[in-house]
Amino acid sequence: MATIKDVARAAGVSTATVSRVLNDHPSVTAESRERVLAAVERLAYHPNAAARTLRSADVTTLGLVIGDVLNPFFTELARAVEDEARAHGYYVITGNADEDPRRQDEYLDILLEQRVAGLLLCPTDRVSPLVEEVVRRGRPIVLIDRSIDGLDLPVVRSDNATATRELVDHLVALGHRRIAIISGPTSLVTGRERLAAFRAALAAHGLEVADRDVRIGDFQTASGVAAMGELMERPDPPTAVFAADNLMALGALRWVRDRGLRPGSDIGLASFDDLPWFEFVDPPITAVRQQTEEMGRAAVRELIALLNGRPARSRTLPCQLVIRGSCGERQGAQ
Amino acid sequence: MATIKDVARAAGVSTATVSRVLNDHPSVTAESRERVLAAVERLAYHPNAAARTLRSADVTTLGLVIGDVLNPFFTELARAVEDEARAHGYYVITGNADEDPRRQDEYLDILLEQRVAGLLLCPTDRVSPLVEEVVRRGRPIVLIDRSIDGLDLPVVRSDNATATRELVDHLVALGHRRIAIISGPTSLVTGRERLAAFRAALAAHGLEVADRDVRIGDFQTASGVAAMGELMERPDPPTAVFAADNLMALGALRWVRDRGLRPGSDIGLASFDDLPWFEFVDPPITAVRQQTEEMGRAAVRELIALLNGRPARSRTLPCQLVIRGSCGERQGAQ
DNA sequence: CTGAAAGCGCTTACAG
DNA sequence: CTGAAAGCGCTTACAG
Repeated sequence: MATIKDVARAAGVSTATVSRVLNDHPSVTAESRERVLAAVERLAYHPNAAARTLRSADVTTLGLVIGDVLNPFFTELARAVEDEARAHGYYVITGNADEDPRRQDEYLDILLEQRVAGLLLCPTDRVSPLVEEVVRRGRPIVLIDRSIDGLDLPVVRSDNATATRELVDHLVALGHRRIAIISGPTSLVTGRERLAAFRAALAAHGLEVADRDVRIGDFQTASGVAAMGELMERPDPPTAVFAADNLMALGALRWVRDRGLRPGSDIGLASFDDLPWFEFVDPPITAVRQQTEEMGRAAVRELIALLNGRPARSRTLPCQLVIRGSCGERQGAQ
Repeated sequence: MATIKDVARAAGVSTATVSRVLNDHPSVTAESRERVLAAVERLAYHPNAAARTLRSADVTTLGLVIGDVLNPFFTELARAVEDEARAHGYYVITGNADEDPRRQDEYLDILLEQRVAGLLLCPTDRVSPLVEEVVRRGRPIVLIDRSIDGLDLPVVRSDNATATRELVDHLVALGHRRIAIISGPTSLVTGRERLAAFRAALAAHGLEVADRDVRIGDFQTASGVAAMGELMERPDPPTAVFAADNLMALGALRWVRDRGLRPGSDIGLASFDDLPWFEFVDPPITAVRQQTEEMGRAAVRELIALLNGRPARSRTLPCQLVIRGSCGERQGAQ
């Protein structure tokens, strides 16, 4: 592969001049510039990113670790992060933790080694040695979707509690009294918060949640299938089930349909996190809609603030309850 | 940040010894190893990937450029690529072209600068200066999903023609005679092939495709909505529509449902590329299922063959027609 | 405006 | 087994 030396030789200038042309340094004559660019073209020269990174301080890459590539929520988030980052002149390298704390730390490790300018992380666990290290060493980091207990880090996330309460109110208004939950892992704040809000909301209606009506999944599809089976294959199943994310809702739906049952009439079903196709299901799925795109964009903005020496603010974005037919008799407005 | 020098000083050895410990070089005494590892731990030392890459030849990162992160097909592909790559000891850096040839080339450029060991590309256009350059310089590359005309590159893809023909046979058997297509861009081989196979299959039944029944989309949702509108808002709409990918099918479905129409009875609808939720729609969507995961895994295997100096083979994987209810009266087995 | 030279943080023959 | 030293490909003060 051609190096800067080859280009310099071909253009009859020094490597310093080549470097200046490539980095748009003003003090280069038009003629030098022209000859360098011609040589670059002719040799199909691509600067070596490793050498450049090693030498110069300004890094234009951000690192992003998402919870699960197969989850449309994180996909949409990643897309928003990329768009906002590019608008600010940054590129984004993405790693997929697959909801596995070890994988998360592996990618964090790689990103640290790649010397990214800053980190965006959707944490997959309560604690993580690597995250603590990042913090200890003062590397810029912003959390998305989930905070980490005991670490005072800027985080951009949804208001899980309010939306969950509204959803429970809706279910109770439809006549449901035995409502079960397929919760996310309690090691994650999103898991805990949605579960706590669920209990509190039911309590406000004088209802209690039996232990057997609380199933803990892992935010992935298979756990939704399994949990739904455990809830429904009992003599006294609940009349409605709240799945704490879209993939577990998909799993629950799969179980229901495989049994020939119909959501809405046979069993109420609601999801935290809305998806484009929820409206096409028979009946359409009631869901809590998050401001996913804005979450991604806001996180990038806060990270860039950090990179520029300004403080980052944590932000909590409101959600919206989208009432459709899957919890029973349709209500008026949504 | 701590460097290898700091570690060497703290451990009372040379940087060479630190490097040897870190790279599992055998000739290091247990004592040296221990002291080095302790220092690494204490200083929270992370090797600088840039320096390491610059110095040593062995790169363990593969580059992947996908067509569109918001398309579940590419997401599943990316996940399979990552899994297979990790199984072989490689990490994957992913870039999202967003179906935009310029973005594709930008990411190719970044990946070239990052000196990835090899490239995996889902091309977004017929030609690309950067791809030609990659080829000219003999960098290992394997295409996925789409080939590029005029470039003899290994490619792992689906057998678009056979599956499309089976789908058309199904539609004709259900009584459809006016079948329209929402095709992908004809600059992409997947766009052209599915369109050509569609025409040929209809011709085999003595049917012709009118120009007005051919709409060209861009494989993204919005174009599916628009194309469906153009097809249906005419005095003589077709009786069935074939969308050439899942996102355009989603768009078409959105248009149909927004008009209060029902697929199957009001308008036949089929998709190239199956999705987990297609079975939950009312009625379930008939689709051509690709072996997406195997496509990703096979591509990684071929790339690794290339990296090891062996030749890569192109592969074409068969698809499966999954008949559900969205094209009209249900058939027997699927 | 331009070049010679130092140096970023590693790895790896080369001696010993 | 270990260390001194060269060098990977760049960028950037420092002179001129």
